Amino acid sequence: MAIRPMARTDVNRSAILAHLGAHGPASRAELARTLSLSPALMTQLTKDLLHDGLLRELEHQASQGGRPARMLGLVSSAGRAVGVKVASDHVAFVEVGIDGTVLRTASEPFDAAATTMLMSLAGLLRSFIAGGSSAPLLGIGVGVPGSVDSQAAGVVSSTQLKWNNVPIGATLRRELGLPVLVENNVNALAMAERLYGLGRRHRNFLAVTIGTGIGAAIVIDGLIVRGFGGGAGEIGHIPVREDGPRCTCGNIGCLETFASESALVATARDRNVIAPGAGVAALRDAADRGNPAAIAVFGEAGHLLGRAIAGLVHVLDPEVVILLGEGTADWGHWSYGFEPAFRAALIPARRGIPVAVETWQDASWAQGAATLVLATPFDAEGIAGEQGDLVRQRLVQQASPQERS
Amino acid sequence: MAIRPMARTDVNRSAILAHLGAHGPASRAELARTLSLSPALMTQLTKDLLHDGLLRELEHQASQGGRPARMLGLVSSAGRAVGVKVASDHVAFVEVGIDGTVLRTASEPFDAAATTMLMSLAGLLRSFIAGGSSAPLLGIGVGVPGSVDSQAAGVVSSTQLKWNNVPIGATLRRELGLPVLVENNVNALAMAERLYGLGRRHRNFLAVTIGTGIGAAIVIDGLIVRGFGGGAGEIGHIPVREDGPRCTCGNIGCLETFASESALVATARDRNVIAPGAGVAALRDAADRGNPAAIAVFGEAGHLLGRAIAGLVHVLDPEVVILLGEGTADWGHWSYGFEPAFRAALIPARRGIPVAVETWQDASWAQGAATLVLATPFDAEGIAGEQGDLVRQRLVQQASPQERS
DNA sequence: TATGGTTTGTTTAGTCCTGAACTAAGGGGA
DNA sequence: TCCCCTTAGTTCAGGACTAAACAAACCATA
Repeated sequence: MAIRPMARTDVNRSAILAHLGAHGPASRAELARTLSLSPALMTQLTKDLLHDGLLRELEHQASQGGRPARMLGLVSSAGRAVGVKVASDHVAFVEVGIDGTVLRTASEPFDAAATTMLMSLAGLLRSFIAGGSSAPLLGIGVGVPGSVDSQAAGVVSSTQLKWNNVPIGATLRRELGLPVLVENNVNALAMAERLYGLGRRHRNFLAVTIGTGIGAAIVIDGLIVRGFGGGAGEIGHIPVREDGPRCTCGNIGCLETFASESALVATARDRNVIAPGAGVAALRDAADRGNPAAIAVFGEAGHLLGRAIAGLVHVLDPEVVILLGEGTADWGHWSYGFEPAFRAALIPARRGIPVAVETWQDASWAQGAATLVLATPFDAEGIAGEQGDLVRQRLVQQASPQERS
Repeated sequence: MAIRPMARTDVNRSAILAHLGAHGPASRAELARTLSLSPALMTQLTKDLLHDGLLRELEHQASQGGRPARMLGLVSSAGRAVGVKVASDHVAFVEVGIDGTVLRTASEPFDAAATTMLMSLAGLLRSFIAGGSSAPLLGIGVGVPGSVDSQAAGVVSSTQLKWNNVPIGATLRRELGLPVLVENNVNALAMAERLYGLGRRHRNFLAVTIGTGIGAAIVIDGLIVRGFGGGAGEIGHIPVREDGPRCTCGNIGCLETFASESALVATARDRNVIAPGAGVAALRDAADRGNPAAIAVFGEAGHLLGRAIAGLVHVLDPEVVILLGEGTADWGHWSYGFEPAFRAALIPARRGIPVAVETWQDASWAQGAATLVLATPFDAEGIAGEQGDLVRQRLVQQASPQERS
């Protein structure tokens, strides 16, 4: 095992860009502190980046008691990235600037089960890219519900999409001629959360998504845990009861069969709380109106979710639990069952752990995928591999065809 | 966050020592490969270590098709380490050589609740150390059942020992004048397992200990997960049932109240399977004789343990699950309930994950603690902090008071 | 208005490490 | 026997990074 992982050479240069993108302008001294680098090196690196045209010096900042800081900002025309969320019946696209801001979104119908689906995805991507800004495109991030062997290779297996070892990474790369990074969608979201969201101030957190299914991403020491086979975070299949409906995985008693939007809808239909064809919106409306049966459906799911997550808090000892996903819109109803079960199941020392609910937007999944590209700088361990190098190259090359001093 | 963790300066020198200690003699080329360092650097480092007298060149190895390798071996008189296991009613000591072999063991009664316990522990340690070999003592490793703020600081909180923020690290350091590394006992054991045991070939595994209580250590990418507060791995308090006896943590339904040796004994007594004063040995004997009630006690515990660990496998996606602790002696009886519950609760893709039972010896806990000292080299992230530096200094200084070329 | 303290940023000398080119030492086949 | 192949190990030039010393720019206070 490597004692000194020996990051790729210009990781730090890109880390500066990513930090400025995520947090806005900063001084050299501040960058050196937050990135744990020496001021000396920061001088060197920023000199290069300024020369390359990726950074520019902004105005001075008011003195903090000493010499005033010269702020550095990104040259926003330096690049853009595209993120894709793949679902079984549609794909969502988003284009983001180098600073992480969403520039453009789109959504298209898509049949993940079709034999030609890889080609049609490539086609949809091509036309989305063509409509974008003129800034150089650094790469494509793809978020999928399932396990991915590695971001760089991008071979996907997913029960939800009914995919088995689909080489989506290699195919898109060949078709589009761009760096392509593939990741589990929850992990991608967690990465976005770490760079731009509540996770920004935490190096250890647990991100839980509530949607059609239920998932989690584990961030330890600032890095996402992928597990041996890239399948870490599958909390949907934690066994929580001895009985219950059969899960898509074939087992009985999985958390996902009790605590997910699909599970809520199924239960509510069984109990005639909502009409046979109604969805989660109807259930929410019923609960909003104070329907006790609807409230109970949320409460029971929240109870099981709370106990399961309490177990994870014991195992992982995170600093905070962050809730994400479409389902957070109904969190008010969930929390009714969640909070008491969660707190009661925790050992006293952890009972005060914060549970934060992140504001959710439709574009968030795809934005998370785009973050894969922008987060490449943080990839000190080489998770993104060769594709990460390509992203870095594109970032630097586009700005300065001339050689560096 | 640090993009490039920038390991302490002579980490690699010590990594070489640790590798040779754990795996026996190796050639420069082999060391360079396994430690992911360049052959060039290996030449430099081994030159220093040979000069310092910590390494010696052994005979040539038969050619592998090219130039035959010159093997390098440890000079075994170069150092020793002492490990301590602290329990509520006793402490166990072990002295190990630099290559990890156990040289000497001892066990003493100890009252963890006494007000003078820190001083008496220091005294017991002093006398144990005095009886040891003449090789220089590199440091003391202490394993405790509870959470530790950091190995270097060594402030311990433990419900089992009824300790709250006890500064055992600082106290022993002051009293003994030696580097002291403190760690949760299960984490210490996992570290030993990674260096010398089944974990040697795996960078991602889950180690589960069955004893008086139940615990776990999580190893991801070769590093132990400590969590935000140093309390990761507390699987004993995962909620597994809505009912059950009250746990020492104050809650109801904790795994530990069903699946631990104490829980087994309590259940067996309740059901009159064993006499009121009898212990786990009696229960084992009964199960060995084929007593169905005794077998059922094991089976039920195994069932709950299997489901809980299946949940962890989903969340963490380890390569292998390793079982450790006194309780593994009865694993034959546990597995009767464990295996079906475990396999049935796993998603198909993970159903084949191996579960390995490590052979267990009385000295293992203390040996794990001693490994903290010997494993300091692997501490690229600075987990052991200043204490790790001191260990490294002692290792190098003792061998060569003269300056290095 | 000097003086010292504080924060920012640069320069310099030196450490750690790598890649590339090299030497060393064996084996096997024409 | 000679030549080529393979693996082991060394040397050398150079890159990335840091610590330490220094310079720059501001503030507060006597």
